[in-house]
Amino acid sequence: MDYRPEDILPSISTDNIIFGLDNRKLKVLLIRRNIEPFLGNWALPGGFVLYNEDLDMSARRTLQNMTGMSNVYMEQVYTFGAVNRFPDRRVVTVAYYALINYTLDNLKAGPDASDINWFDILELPDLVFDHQHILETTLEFLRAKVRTEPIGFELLPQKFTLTELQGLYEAVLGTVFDTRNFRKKILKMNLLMPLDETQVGVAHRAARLYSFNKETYHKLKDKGFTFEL
Amino acid sequence: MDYRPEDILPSISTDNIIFGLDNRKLKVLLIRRNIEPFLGNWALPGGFVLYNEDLDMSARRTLQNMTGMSNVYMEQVYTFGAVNRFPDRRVVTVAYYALINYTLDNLKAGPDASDINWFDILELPDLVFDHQHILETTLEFLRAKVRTEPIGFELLPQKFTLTELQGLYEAVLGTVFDTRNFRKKILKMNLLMPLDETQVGVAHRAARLYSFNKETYHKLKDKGFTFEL
DNA sequence: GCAAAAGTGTTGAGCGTACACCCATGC
DNA sequence: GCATGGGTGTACGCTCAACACTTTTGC
Repeated sequence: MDYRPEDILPSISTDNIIFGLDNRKLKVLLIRRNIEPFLGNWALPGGFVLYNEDLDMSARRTLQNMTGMSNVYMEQVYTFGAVNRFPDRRVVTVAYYALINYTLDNLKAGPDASDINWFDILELPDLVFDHQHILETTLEFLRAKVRTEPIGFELLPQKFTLTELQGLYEAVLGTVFDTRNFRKKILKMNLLMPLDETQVGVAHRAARLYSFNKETYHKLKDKGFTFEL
Repeated sequence: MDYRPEDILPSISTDNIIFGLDNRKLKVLLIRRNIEPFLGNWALPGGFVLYNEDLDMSARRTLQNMTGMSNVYMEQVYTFGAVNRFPDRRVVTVAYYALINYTLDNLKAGPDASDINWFDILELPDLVFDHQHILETTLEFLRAKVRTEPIGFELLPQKFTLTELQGLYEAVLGTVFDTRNFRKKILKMNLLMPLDETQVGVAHRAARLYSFNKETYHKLKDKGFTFEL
C-alpha cells in the first residue's frame, strides 16, 4: 500500500511492538527492511502517520497490514523524539504494543520489508535506529501492566489451561511461580470460568479448560476490585 | 522568546502539567492565552518542538520560561494525536508533568499568554482544546506513580514534617490516611532522615523535620526494595 | 507400568488495619 | 488554661510463601 506524500505527516510515525506467546516463550514480530537506510536490517514494524488518522489508527493500520488482525489489544507506551534518533531528518515516533494470539498464518512483510518473523525476546537480533531501546522500554511497561491488569489473556486462545496461564506469566515476567499458590490466587479472583472441557490429544492427564470473563472483571472493577498478581 | 518558523517542527508540541502543593491542596499551573484561537481562555502551558531539541528539552524549556526553574522532576505521560484535537491543522502533543515546589515568585506568562495562575485541581476553569482530557489522564498517571515511586517528595521543600508528607499524599490521592499507620509505614522504609530540627513559629508543639534520602532509596531499590504506599 | 503433567491443603510469619489518648507549644 | 496539632502501641485478621504427594492419561 502506497500513500501520496501530501497525505503523510512527515515527522511523526508509529512503531508497533507486537507480542505473541509461542510455547511458553514471549516473542515479538520484526520485519527486515528492504529500503534504505539500513536495508536488510531487522526493525520494529511501523510507518508514518497520515493526516486523516489518529495515532491509534495509524498503529492499528500497520498491525492489520501485517497480520490481517483488527480486533486486537493495543496500547500506547511512550513517544521517542531524540533529535538524532532517525538519520538525516527529524522523526518522532509513538510506540504502541499489541498482544495477539501467536500465529504463523497470514503474516505479510508489507511494502517496506522483505521478510517478517517472530523473535524470542531473549534472542533478539540487532535492530535499527533506537528500536532496541524502544523494545526494552516497552517490555518494562508490559511487565508492570500485566501484573495489575488482566491483559495477559490476550496472548492466549479463548480456552486455556491454568498451566498455560502460569506459563504465560512466567514468560512475560521472567520468573517462576509456585503452582499451588498461583492457582489459589487466580481462582480466588473469580475471573475464570471453568469449562466442561478438557485438553485433547495430550500424552498425560488432560487439563481442564478455562476462559477469562471480561464482563465479570469489569463488574468487580467497578466495585473496587483490582487485579494484582 | 520568538523562534524562526524554519526552526520549528510544525506538527509536534509539548504540553506541561505542572503540579504544586499549596497548603494540602494540589494545584496546577495554567496560562491564559493571548493569541487566537481561544484568545483569553485558560490552557496548559506548552509550545512547539524545535528541530534541534529533544522532546524532553522542549518541555523543560517551557517550564524554565515560566518558572525560571531548571532542575525539576519531569516525566512524559502520554501523546495525544486525535485528528481534530487542534483546530484547522494537525498537531500532535506530547504531555509532560512536572512536580515543583509551590511558589508564586518569578512566574512569567510567556509570549503567548497574558496571565499565569495556580488552580486547585478540584476547581479548574474550562480549558481549551483537549486540555481537560490531558489533565485528567495525567492526574490518573500521577496517582498511580506516586504510590509506587517516592516522587511525592518533589512537591515538598527539602525539610518537611511527617504531617506535611501525609497531607501531600492525601491531596494527590484524594484519600485520608490513618496517622499512626502512615508514620509506621513510611518510617519503616528507612528513606527519611530525621533531622535535629523542628518547625519554628507554629502555635502548637513543633514537629520534627525530615528529609528524603535519594541515595538510600537507590541503594535499596537495587537490592529489590519497592516503594509502595 | 511408566512417563508426564494435573491437581490439591496446611502452617507460620509478616503485614495491614482499626483504634484513643497524652504531649508540647504559643498565645 | 486552652487550643492546636504532634506523637505514640497493640491486637486481630488476612495474605503470602513455603512445601510434597496422589491422580489421571497415553503410550
